[in-house]
Amino acid sequence: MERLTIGKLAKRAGVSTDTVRFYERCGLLKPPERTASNYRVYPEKEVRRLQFIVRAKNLGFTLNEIKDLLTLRGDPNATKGQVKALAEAKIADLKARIAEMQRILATLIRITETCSGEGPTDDCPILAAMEGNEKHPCIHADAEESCCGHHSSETSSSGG
Amino acid sequence: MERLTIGKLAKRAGVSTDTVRFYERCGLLKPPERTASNYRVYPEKEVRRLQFIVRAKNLGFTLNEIKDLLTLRGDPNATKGQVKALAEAKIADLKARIAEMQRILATLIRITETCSGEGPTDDCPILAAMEGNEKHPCIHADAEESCCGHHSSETSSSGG
DNA sequence: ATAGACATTGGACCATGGTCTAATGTCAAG
DNA sequence: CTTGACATTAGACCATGGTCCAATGTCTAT
Repeated sequence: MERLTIGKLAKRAGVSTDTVRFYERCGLLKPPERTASNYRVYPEKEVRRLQFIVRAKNLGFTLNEIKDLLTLRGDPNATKGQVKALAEAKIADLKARIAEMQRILATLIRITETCSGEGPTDDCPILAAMEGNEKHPCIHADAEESCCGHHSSETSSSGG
Repeated sequence: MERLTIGKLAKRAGVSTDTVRFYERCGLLKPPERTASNYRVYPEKEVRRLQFIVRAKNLGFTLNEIKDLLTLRGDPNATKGQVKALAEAKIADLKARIAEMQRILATLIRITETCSGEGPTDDCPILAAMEGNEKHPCIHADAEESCCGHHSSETSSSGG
């Protein structure tokens, strides 16, 4: 089995050596064997593990969540149901965050559209909206609770 | 003109006194006058400024962006065009982030749907996708550049 | 042997937006 | 005068995901 230095491993997965060491500190990569001169040596298969981490990250998982995925990945008693549950939780999380951002975006667009963009700021409707002179309360802090009713209802998980 | 202690000011805007001091350190709130005993005293109008900050934050602006907004708000020579430009930049920012999250969500849903959720993880398609055994390359790092072509490239829907 | 590329460590630092603590001082009520 | 609620400060700490640095050691090629 071919063995890799940290630099080779990092390059294969498209990350920096600092990141590899960081992932090791975080417990995402197990401390590898060392040469007599204390260099880390990785088996070829660690490339796949590191790629797994990179791709899970690209799918929106946090490093902590990836740690859980890696556990399931390495556990022969783990079930697809457990993996799917994590994926579905992340899907719900993404949906909720998208919905929230869409709500914010819609409010901001609505406010911005009312601004002519010409003249001094003393009667700027955008600034006025932020100061609380606005008709629609979506801008206020409690908007997450109940406001205008135009954010999709079913996504209620406030994951994190 | 009524004058407020930091506690009263904070309460009016629904933030903590720590947050008020933090905003002062960040330059969002100007250092206020002090009493003989070194207590901060705020004029009533600072409530509006603090509310402005809170509401701009609720609209997705960062503290640095809010600093710019506050500058325009206080500058008699500033124009609505400048304010609108900041708002439109934030709108573009939100749209881009939403589109990116939607792309990730779509990929994750597609992958997750292929998983039966039953049995051991050794042939789990979700894990396989993260390890790179996937047909669709959207999961990979360079997916932002060009991939599959199934994310609405520039006109990201803001309706949900 | 020596240069240059690679490796090691611990720790500082970046941005974001705060939160919390400790030690101390002040103010109003009883 | 004491108690309790409020205020002050500097600085540590939280989570997230790294990045950079210095001082030092090792490996490889010439």
